[in-house]
Amino acid sequence: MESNYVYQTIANDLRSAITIGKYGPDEIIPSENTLASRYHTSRVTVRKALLILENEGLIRPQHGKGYFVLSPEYRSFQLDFYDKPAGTGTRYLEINVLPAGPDLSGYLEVAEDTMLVVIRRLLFERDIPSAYDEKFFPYVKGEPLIERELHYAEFPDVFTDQYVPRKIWTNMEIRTGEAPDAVCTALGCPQGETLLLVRRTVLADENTPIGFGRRWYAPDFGVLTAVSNFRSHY
Amino acid sequence: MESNYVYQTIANDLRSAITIGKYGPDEIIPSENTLASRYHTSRVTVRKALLILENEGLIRPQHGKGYFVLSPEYRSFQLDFYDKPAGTGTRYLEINVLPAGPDLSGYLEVAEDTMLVVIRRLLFERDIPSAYDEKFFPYVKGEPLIERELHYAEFPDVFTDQYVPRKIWTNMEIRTGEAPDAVCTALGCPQGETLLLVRRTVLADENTPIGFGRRWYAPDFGVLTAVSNFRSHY
DNA sequence: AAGTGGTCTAGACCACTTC
DNA sequence: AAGTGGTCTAGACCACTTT
Repeated sequence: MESNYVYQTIANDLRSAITIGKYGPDEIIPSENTLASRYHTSRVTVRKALLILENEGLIRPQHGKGYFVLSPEYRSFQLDFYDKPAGTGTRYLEINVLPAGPDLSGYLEVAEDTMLVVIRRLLFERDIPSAYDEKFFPYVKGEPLIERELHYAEFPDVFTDQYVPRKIWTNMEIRTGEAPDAVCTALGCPQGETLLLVRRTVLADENTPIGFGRRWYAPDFGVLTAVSNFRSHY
Repeated sequence: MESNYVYQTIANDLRSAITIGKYGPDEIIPSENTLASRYHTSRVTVRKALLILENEGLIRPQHGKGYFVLSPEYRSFQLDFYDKPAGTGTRYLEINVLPAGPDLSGYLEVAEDTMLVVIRRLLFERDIPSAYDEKFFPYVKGEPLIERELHYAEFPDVFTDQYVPRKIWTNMEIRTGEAPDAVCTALGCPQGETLLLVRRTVLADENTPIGFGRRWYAPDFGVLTAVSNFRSHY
């Protein structure tokens, strides 16, 4: 917690000054040279400290002018979504290969007769059904299917040996939805109930959808939490 | 898009190598000295490139060992939440000062008879009610109330002149909820309808709640979207 | 002992902005 | 012209890890 190093001392001092408002938004903090002589150190060390604050989204340098204090960004939130949350049990309802059909062909941008791997699971919390989870992705011929999918039926891990892991990302949509009868039955809630619905589209390379997932949460379990995070806005 | 500078060239080269899997997770990339001689440059320049990749969550240095490639983090999502989304109209339903009562006193950690400012608004998209928004925060005596709140009834901007902006953050909870009658009436949906509900608690300093907000989305408008982001995990 | 990353120096030159 | 940030050098010494 101590600032044993010069660059940490500078970063901490400036961070405090900005936090308490000594330097407000759009104001300029002392220049690199000023700080270097004030702390009896080199410009390189000062720049190291300033880069840290820049990466924290507190300041932004402008060539020829100086370092400006940024306004905090309140609109950006971080949301952690675990495919299989800690303390959650799972039961497989179905593992199959079926034609896509009208709605799934849209999400995955494939023909309606494309064969899809379908994985349906039920999630449990303390032995009570908490969510109904479905996953769909194109069936690759000759793949040793069932065993592999059973082993890790998690998004997007299922794809990491088919696609370049660093080029996979996920789009998430959170909304309410009228649950199909099968879902209501499995979750033990009245037919036609409106539930929290999370849709995930896994994309690779040039925004190509390679997987689609849907999850319905039982009425008392569907809570997602997010926390605001201040990041730099360029 | 070009890499005019040495440090950019190094960073781009390494980033590509990691992305295509030339260096996989938990593997070590070439050392600082190796890279310095390979690119005929100084260690300082190499370190600058490596710091960029570290901040991108691709690698992590280990003292005495080397730089290790990290696994991508798929569980973290970024969600942007705008109090007043672009293209949205608002109508004020109520601005008032009322005692907290049983449930709000819990969220704001105040006594039940604490006087709260209450702001209720209706959001519109293309002249159709899209969400019902409520905000609550303790009433500070002697504050020129109405005019100020009307001016910016946005979270957490309402608090930035009372609290240190950099010490304010927001906790968000996304779930379904049975909408109260007043909400259903305002949104034009059947009584007792289950809607998407977003709760926000604004906190300051030592996790002290200073504001609480609730928003119900009309059935066809309640969609939140999030995108996965790879960040370093320490 | 040799290799690794971590901190730091005292310069240099360039590009941009302001006066 | 003077001040600002942006890039880069060629060293130095320290701390940690492996052999």
